[in-house]
Amino acid sequence: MFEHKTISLSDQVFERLEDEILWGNYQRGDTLTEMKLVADLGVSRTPIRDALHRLEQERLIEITPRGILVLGITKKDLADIYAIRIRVEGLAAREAAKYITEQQLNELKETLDLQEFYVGKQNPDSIKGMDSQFHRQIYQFSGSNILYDTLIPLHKKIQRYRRAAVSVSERAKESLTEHRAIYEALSRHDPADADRLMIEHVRKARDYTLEQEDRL
Amino acid sequence: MFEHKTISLSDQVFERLEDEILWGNYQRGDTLTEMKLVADLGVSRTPIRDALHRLEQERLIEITPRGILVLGITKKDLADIYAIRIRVEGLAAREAAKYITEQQLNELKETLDLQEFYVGKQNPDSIKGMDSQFHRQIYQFSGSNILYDTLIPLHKKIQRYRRAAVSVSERAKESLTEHRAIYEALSRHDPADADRLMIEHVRKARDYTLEQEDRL
DNA sequence: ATTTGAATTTATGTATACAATTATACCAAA
DNA sequence: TTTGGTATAATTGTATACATAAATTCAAAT
Repeated sequence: MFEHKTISLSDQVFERLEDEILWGNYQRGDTLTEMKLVADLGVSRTPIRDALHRLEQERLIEITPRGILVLGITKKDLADIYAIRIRVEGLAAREAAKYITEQQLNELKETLDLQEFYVGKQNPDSIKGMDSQFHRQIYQFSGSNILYDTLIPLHKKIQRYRRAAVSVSERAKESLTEHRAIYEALSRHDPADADRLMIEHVRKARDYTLEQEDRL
Repeated sequence: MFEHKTISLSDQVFERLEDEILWGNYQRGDTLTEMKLVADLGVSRTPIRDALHRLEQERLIEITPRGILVLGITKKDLADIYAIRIRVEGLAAREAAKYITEQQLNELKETLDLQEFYVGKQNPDSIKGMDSQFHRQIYQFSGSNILYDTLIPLHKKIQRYRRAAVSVSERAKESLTEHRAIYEALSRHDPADADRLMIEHVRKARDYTLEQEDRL
């Protein structure tokens, strides 16, 4: 019973619009209408409305009786997200260190090797992709849906700024080194170290990101 | 432009179903269908579907091609939520201590006085209401939408257990005392103290809640 | 008796028609 | 020229009809 689900148009529209907003293709203050989106995306209002209501729940837009207002991510949001990640992301690493399996460690290792490869290639998009994947895997391996659901939205919202950070070669290398240290703590099943190293890592990422944030 | 919004049927259905799930009227493993909800709630499928998709985003249900599965909150979720609140809620108090205004302090005071009144009356529902309001006000006075949006869902999800905790007179009194201490730190604009006291408060709440959790 | 396959039922996904509200534009009157 | 009111248009909210897919049922064949 209860077959698994297909990717609906609602989901596709949601991800597409979320991306457009988070990457700045729709900017804070822009206005949309459902009919404009119907014309642009070629689907009916129903899946579009579904997606919009979910975006509103994430406070990326505001739906009013006269249209849709894009909110997006402010600089204060960016700082606030890092402040929360500094406090929470260590917890995810700590939990992961307790329960991580050999296979999960191998998956993480694979991610790190790919990250190293792309750092060598100086390919920011791919570096960012692997960087994201590393963190997502740790959320997942923490074994806590709550941690996952709390951190994923925060992480998604700053992907644009994280891409900018790893575009700078030195930071990309540092980040990789820090990831490897976290990986080592996880493979040692050392929760305290994993926690500490992850906090340090996020703190450094924040310092770097907020410092060069103006260049965006 | 952009008048403010009315409370739609979608919103009403969302809140109602969220409540039913969080209070255990629908339990983990229960199955629903849209048509059953249409019959029960007397509105059409459209607002119901809207609400269901938002509930799915909060991982309270799972929508499949053959029906709706209620997930609700597990005991692990409860522990995980407290672990996160212990790390984050102090941050909200810290930020609030920096920026809180006289009027906001008065609103908090009013909440505390009501809480005291209901503690005297031994009215668990009202105590829980004021307890929730105190925390919500601090999220709000932190001035961070991100903190607010992060903490509110977590807070809502454990309201049932928090009500159980304040049903015990001693814990209700302790909680009030701790709230007053936090209030004092806020009125002194002492971020470090507000942070520390809030962490202690949430930690005690967790210890008490997890300890007596089995009696539910 | 078992297995296979087609028809039926039941569920959500999608499109569209209709309702209600409100900003805007327009026109007339002072 | 200004003001006020009314009609219009544009928007989201809601209801419903249709599409699609999968589980179930039941009959027929082996």
